[in-house]
Amino acid sequence: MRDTIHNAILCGRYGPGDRLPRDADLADNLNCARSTVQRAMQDLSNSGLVERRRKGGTRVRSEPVTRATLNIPIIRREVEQKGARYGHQLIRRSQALPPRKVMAKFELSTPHHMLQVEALHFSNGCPYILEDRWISLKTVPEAREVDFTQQSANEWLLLNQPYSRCDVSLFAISANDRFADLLQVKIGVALFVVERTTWIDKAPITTVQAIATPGYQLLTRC
Amino acid sequence: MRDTIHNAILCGRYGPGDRLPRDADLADNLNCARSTVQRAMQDLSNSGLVERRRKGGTRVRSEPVTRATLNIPIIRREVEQKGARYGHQLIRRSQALPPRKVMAKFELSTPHHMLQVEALHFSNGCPYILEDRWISLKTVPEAREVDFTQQSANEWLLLNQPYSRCDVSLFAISANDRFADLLQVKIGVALFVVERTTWIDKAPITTVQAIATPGYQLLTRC
DNA sequence: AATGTTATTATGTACCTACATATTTTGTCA
DNA sequence: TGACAAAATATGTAGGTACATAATAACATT
Repeated sequence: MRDTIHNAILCGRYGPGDRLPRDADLADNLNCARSTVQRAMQDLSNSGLVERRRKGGTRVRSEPVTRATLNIPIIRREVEQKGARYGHQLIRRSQALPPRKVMAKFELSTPHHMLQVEALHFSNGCPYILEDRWISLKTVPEAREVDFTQQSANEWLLLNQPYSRCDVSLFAISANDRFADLLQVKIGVALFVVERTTWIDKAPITTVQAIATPGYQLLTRC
Repeated sequence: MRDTIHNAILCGRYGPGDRLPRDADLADNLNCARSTVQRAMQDLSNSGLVERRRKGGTRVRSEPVTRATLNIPIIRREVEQKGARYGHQLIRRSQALPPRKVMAKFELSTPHHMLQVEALHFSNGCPYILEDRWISLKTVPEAREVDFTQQSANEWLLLNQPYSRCDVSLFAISANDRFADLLQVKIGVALFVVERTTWIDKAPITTVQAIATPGYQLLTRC
C-alpha cells in the first residue's frame, strides 16, 4: 500500500513546486486510511521528495536535492572488512584549552579543558587515516582515565558515548609537510578529510578531523 | 513521547550488541502504546543506532556507524543561495559509446550510445565546479533534443528525470593539467570530487563527476 | 488601516486493534 | 538422526479515532 502511494505520487507527474491533494483526499482516492497516507508521505518527506507544512499542505520540492546517506564506520572495522590488518598508534595525548577553531565547531562561547588526541590508523602496516581529535572533559570526564593506546579514541567514543547530534563536513586538502610525513606521502598530495563534531543534548563531546591517505573513497550504502 | 523513548534508550546504557526489550514491554514500562514505541524504534533503526529483526528483536548495533545525510542541491541553487551570481558554460557535447569505466559505474554489460556532456559552473564569474557527465540515450532519449547551453544538464536532469536509485562516491584528487586549466587553479592542487550515478528501475540515467574548486565543502544538514 | 482575536485547515502525534510476515523453536514422523 | 510441518514470537503494516499544533484566513475592534 505504501509503495502504491509512492508510485501514485511519482507517476502522477507532479512537477517541482506542485501542490498535492491533502492526505484525507488522497486516502479517499486510493481507498485507504489517512494514517496510511500520512506514513507514506512522511517517507517521501524524509527522502526529500516533498515538503509538508501544517495548514500549508504537501508540495513537491521546488528545488530537488539529491539526498545521500553515508555510513561512516569505526576505522578498525572498515580496515578489517577489507581483509586488511588493522593497527593504530597514539601520537599525542595532551590536555589544553581548545583553540578558537575548535570552540567554533562546538558553537561554544566559554572554553573549558579538553583532551587533544592525535593518532594514526594503519591498514596492513601502512598509514591509512590520521586522526586529530578534541574531547570535552566536561562532558566526558571518563576520557581522562583512558590512555587510548590499546583502543583508539575513535573506537572508545563510539562504543561508550552516545550522541544526539552529529555534524559532518567533507572536503579536500593538500598535504602539508606534517601530514605528508605522518601519512608517508608527498607534500601537496590531495587528501580527503572527514570532519565530525558530536554533541549529547547540546553538550559537546568531540570534534575530529580524519585525514585519509590518497585513494580513499566514501560511498553511500543502500 | 517519541523523544522520551529515544532518551530512555540512549540513557538506558545499553552497549553495542545488547538486546533491548520487545516493543510491547517497552510500551508497558513507558506507559504508552506499542505503535508509539514502534515508531520511535523505526527512527532509531533509520538513524543506524539499532537493528531490528522480525522475531529476532531489537539490538543496539554492534558496529556503530555514523550515519550522515547529505543534501546535494542543484549547483545553480547552491551558488545563488550564497548570494553569488551563477553562470555556466557548455564545454563539450558529444555522442559516443561509453568507456569501460562508465559502463562499470552503471553495472552495464552491453554498451549503447550515450551523450557526453562537459560543463563548467561559475560562481561570480569564477570557475566553481567542473562537471563531466554521461547520459544514457536509451533511457533518456529526450536528452538528444536538449542543447544544455541555456539550462545545465545538472539542472535539466534533476527537474525532468526522476530516479529510483542513486550511488554517490566522494573522494579527493590532485588537479591534472586539464582540470587546472579549466578551473583556473595550479596543477596538483587538491580537488574535492562528488561522483553520482542514477538509475530508474535498473535502467541507467546518468553518471557524473562533479569536480569542485579548492575550498569546497560538503556539509550534512539536520 | 493597524491590531488583536477567533475560526479554519492540514499536518503531526498518539492510542488501540487486527492481521501479515519473517524467523526461530518445537514437535512429529519416518 | 534427519527432514519436514506446525507453533510461537517479535516486528511490520494497515485501519480507524481522537486530539495537538502550526499556519493561515476571517473577523471584529479601536
